[in-house]
Amino acid sequence: MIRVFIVDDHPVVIEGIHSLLQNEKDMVWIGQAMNAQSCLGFFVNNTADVVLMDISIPGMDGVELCAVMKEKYPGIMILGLSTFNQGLYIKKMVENGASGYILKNSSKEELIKAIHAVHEGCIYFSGEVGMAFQEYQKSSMTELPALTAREKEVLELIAEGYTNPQIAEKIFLSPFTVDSHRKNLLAKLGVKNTASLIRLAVEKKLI
Amino acid sequence: MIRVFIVDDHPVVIEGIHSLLQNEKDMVWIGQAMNAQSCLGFFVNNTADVVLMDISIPGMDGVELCAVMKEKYPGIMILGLSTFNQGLYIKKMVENGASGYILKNSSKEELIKAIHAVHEGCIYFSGEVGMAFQEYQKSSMTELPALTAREKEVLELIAEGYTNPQIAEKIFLSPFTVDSHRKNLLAKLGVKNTASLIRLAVEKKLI
DNA sequence: GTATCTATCACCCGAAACAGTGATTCTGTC
DNA sequence: GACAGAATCACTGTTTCGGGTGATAGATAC
Repeated sequence: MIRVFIVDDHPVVIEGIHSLLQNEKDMVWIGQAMNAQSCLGFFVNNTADVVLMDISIPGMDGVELCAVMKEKYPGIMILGLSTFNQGLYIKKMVENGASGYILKNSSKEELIKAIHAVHEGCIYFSGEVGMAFQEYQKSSMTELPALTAREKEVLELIAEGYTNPQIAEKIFLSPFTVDSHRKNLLAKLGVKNTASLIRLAVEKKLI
Repeated sequence: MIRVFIVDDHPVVIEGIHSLLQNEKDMVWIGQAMNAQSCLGFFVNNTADVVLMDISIPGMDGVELCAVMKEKYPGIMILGLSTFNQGLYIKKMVENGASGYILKNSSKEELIKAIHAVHEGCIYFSGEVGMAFQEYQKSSMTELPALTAREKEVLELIAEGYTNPQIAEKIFLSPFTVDSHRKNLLAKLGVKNTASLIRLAVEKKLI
């Protein structure tokens, strides 16, 4: 029997899910909360198997609540629930411990399937959400100018915090040469200083 | 009817999955490949709904093949298949377009469930894999010294490539003050220059 | 065999970053 | 009301970065 708890500040949503769950034989509704505080309060003396959680609730960011819950009760599986279908939110929820994410307008079948999957320890994103998530991940992979081997080498060392003279010593080059590579990196990637260079490099996974 | 194709260089695995699928009424086995080239060759004149793909195949990295396939045939859903249960691989596969990931020692039920989920456009990770994935995401979130609001603000602007004078002008402060915040950032986070500061900030998702 | 690209080295100069030190004001806390 | 911390500002150096400019040598391509 899967014990389900819901955190959402919209009574309509709570009601809707509640009635959907009543027909399920292997699921039981054990409670609800309309804000972060009462959710945390409930779990002081109770527990659940799966928590359906809206990401926009009063009192605390849903993402944050998710992190706190997982920190305190790692065994409780969290299923994100939202009207938004945005890659960024989904990614953040997963990073903070959510095991899945579905939209509020999902079908009953999808909801049930998601609860089962999450309860089994799987990670589950419903169709539309999965696509948004992938789209989001992909968006950070736009094509970049090709860097030469030396440039990549220098880039790595810059990212590790070495200065031009230190890099020169490390790879047996003149500091002038290292500086040239560095300038080429800035020019090729179209950034104006080390800060934006490193940011770009990390985000595009060049290092 | 879900058309399934398999890419794996182990005949045993191919055979195993083949026989598992024969009992499924809504799935049909349409082909196999033991390396990247023959896989790409097959899809010149054929298509499939779901491709089960090993991540370690000869000729090309599975991750790379995944990216190429998704680039050419976005409609084909890819389900990663591996003996490894490592967060890094899983993350890479998803970043490159895979819709799910299961282990080769998964049960038949799990395999079938995953194929269905992926075919419907969902993202699906089996239990163990899901946990490894989350663990991996979390590992990059080690606790850091708390930054003040101003420090975060300055950090963001540094990461965007602004210099101290520019930041000072932007948030109506003295350049000296901005410089102070900057020094505090370096000290608090224990890094020695802008390059390592930004790298840390991006990797730990401070910005 | 010329053209292109990479890799190497060199110099000048102004701007920016980094180190060190210290000070004032305004919070919020106990 | 004392205290800690955040936020603010200030000055002085030294080092590093970044822009501009240019040169040479080797490899590849066409």
